[in-house]
Amino acid sequence: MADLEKASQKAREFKQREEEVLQAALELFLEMGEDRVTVEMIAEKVGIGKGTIYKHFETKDEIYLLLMIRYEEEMAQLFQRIEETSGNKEQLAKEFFLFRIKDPKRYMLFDRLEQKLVAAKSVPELLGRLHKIRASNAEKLTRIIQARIKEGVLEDVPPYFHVCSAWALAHGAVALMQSQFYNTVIEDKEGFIDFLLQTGIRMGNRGQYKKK
Amino acid sequence: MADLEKASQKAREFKQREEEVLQAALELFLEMGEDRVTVEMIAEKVGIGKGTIYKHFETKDEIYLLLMIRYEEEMAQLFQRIEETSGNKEQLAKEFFLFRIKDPKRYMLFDRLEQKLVAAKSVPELLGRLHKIRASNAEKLTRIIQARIKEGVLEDVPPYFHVCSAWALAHGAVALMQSQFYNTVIEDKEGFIDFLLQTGIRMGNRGQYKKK
Amino acid sequence: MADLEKASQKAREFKQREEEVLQAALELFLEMGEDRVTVEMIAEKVGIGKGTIYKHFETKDEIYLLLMIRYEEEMAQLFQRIEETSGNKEQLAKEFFLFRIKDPKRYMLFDRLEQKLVAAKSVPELLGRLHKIRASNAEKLTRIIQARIKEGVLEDVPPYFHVCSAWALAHGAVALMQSQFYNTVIEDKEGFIDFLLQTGIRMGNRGQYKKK
Amino acid sequence: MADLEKASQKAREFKQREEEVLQAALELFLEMGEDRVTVEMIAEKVGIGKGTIYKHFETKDEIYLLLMIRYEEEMAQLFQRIEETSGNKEQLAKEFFLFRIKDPKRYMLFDRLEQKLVAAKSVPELLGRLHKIRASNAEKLTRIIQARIKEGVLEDVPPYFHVCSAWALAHGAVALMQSQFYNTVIEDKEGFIDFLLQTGIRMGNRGQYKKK
DNA sequence: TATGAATGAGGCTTCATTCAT
DNA sequence: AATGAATGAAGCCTCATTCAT
Repeated sequence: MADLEKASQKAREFKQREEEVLQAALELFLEMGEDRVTVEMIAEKVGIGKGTIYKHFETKDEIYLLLMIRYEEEMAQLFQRIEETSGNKEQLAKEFFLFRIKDPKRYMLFDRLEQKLVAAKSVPELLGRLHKIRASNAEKLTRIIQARIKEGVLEDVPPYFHVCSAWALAHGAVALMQSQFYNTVIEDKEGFIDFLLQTGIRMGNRGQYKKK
Repeated sequence: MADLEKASQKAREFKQREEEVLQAALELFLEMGEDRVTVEMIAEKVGIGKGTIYKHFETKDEIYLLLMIRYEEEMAQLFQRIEETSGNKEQLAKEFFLFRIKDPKRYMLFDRLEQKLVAAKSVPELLGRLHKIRASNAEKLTRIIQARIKEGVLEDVPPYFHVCSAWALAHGAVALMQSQFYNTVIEDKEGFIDFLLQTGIRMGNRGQYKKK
Repeated sequence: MADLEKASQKAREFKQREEEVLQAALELFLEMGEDRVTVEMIAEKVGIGKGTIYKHFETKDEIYLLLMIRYEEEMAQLFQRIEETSGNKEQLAKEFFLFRIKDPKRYMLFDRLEQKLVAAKSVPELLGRLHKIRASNAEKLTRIIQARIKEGVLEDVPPYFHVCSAWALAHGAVALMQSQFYNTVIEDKEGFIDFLLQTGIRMGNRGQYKKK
Repeated sequence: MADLEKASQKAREFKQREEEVLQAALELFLEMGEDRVTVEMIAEKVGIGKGTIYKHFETKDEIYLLLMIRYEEEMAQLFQRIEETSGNKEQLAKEFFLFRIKDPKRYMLFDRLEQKLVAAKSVPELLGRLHKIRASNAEKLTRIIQARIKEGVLEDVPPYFHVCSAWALAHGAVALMQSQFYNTVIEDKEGFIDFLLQTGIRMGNRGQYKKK
């Protein structure tokens, strides 16, 4: 029936608009810094009214969080893929690093936003959802790593030791790449990234660590 | 002469008040997140009027930057000490890590603030001063590391490869320690820190890296 | 279509509100002196919120300037009318004086504001626009006066000599009429204005001036 | 006695300081516009403490007024001199014009200030004093002019007609000379001032005015 | 559903004036 | 008398959110 079709098309368009808003918001945040972006600017970029944004999202913070959740979900897909292809440890670490490093500004934006939202205790439900995805990701990682420990590739410490240290290095690498210092001083960027990658990949290999 | 004494005492008290303001501001920033702290709140915490703050600092951003500069200067002192005692590489890396890890919230606050201030192009003179200190710190580090490369302890890559990777790991470690994930999941924190420390210390040792 | 109508009505109402704001602002400025009028007071007088004012005008200075531009445009219309009716010199001078004298407070307000805004280098674009209108007005005047010089009615000096001296006398007349002295001392105001008008009208007639 | 001497020297120094403050204030007002000059800046320029200013003057407005009164007193001296030397009408008008034109910025500053202070009803006693001097000046002028009317040089209208129209032209001349228009457009400034002067001098001569 | 005008709490900053020393 | 640190009222402006159409 035509009415139903119309309705579903409208629904699709509505969903589509949501996508556009998120995309536009992200671009603006990256370009100008989230503090300088107003809801009005986002609306204008999408070409809709400010009020319409509030039909899709309850608050501006919700926009922040939905973007962050998407990022975390992309990462989930990455791990999914790796787990399914039973990727080895080298590949895992490498992919993880590359994912993080790929779009440093975006990662840092979300990192900043999380600090802000946690401090403000804003939108706790969505924050919870974000953390759940993250926990699930961590679990996946843990499983992969446990397998490698059993194989004797990795040092036999609690798996999250490996997870966390890799996370830390990747996180730091991102921040570094955004720093003025890095962009001014480092000439051989490709060489450095290779160095860092190897460091990250080898980090935690067996025989490198002695328990106190 | 009594007048001179009085005058210098007043000057000392004035300087002291500046200290109090910075301290109070730092505490509030850490506690509530810088965005939720108003100049008025800082004044109230110190027990002075709002206007008085502006006798000491031109803008709120200046308060931010002075705190950041202090942090960087503390780090400069650390390197100074190490360089003078011709500390070996192990000690250097360890101290560096410990310094960063010591007060993660503070470090992250400053990191966030820097992103914000750079984006806003606010107080450029003070930002310049901050970066100068940082550059000087990096130079000190580089010198120490060059010595270790000559001794054959460290992999023979450009010294800033070592500096940067250590910086990244430490930076990431700090962020990790502030994350909800870390605080929820990691049980054996001491053990983990030890693990991370060793990772960091060993990172870049000779024989671990193969140039492509 | 009904929607379009509605939209244009809204637009009209919005424009209307702008008018109200400017009118209210002008009245308050005249009544209390611009320095004692806050944006909040203007809003209150119109019966709207403070923030709404800022939907119409970027800054308080912009309100000042828009009022000033209106005044200048009224004067432009006056000259236009005179030029079109090929008014003689007497009429020109007379109308010019009367226009200035009509609302002395308003003229003086704008004069004061201009000094302030020029000193502060505020809203330069609008100031530029104001000056452009003024220049165009001066040109019109010059053209009229050149015609009178050719006819031999006016002394043959650069036309702007006439323009400027008339401007000066009118400007001074306005200030005078606002002065306490004038309002206390002068009894026969009508008589005086007539005297001044004749002075102004005759000023610059041929045969009155001898070049050094 | 030494004590008395010291005391009187102190008193003299105190008076001297007052002078310096007024001078410094005037310079700053002219240079930067009165709104941008703070009491602190004045104190600094004189090389004394801010509090000291308030030993000399009750409020900032008092400083304004004292400067204005001085100006008016200078004008009183001018008229005194002219009256004593039984100066003719030409000289009177000329001197009056030249006095006004001599330092246009200063005159306009005071004009602006008076508008402000009257609107704010600030320091009414001093304002009264200012107006008293001004009235006395006007009287002197009137006397001179009455004599000229009797001599048949000037049109026989109420003397203040002459006073006021001269005042108005001079006032306007000052404003003109400060205007952007004047400074941009007028090339032959000397010629114009001569023209204006002759206009002013001849203004009100007998035979130029016809009563309605 | 879409709109965008309206809102007003809230932040930063200024500066004349006071007052304890 | 001289000082200058301290004050706090007051002003401008921003922007997330609401709501009537």
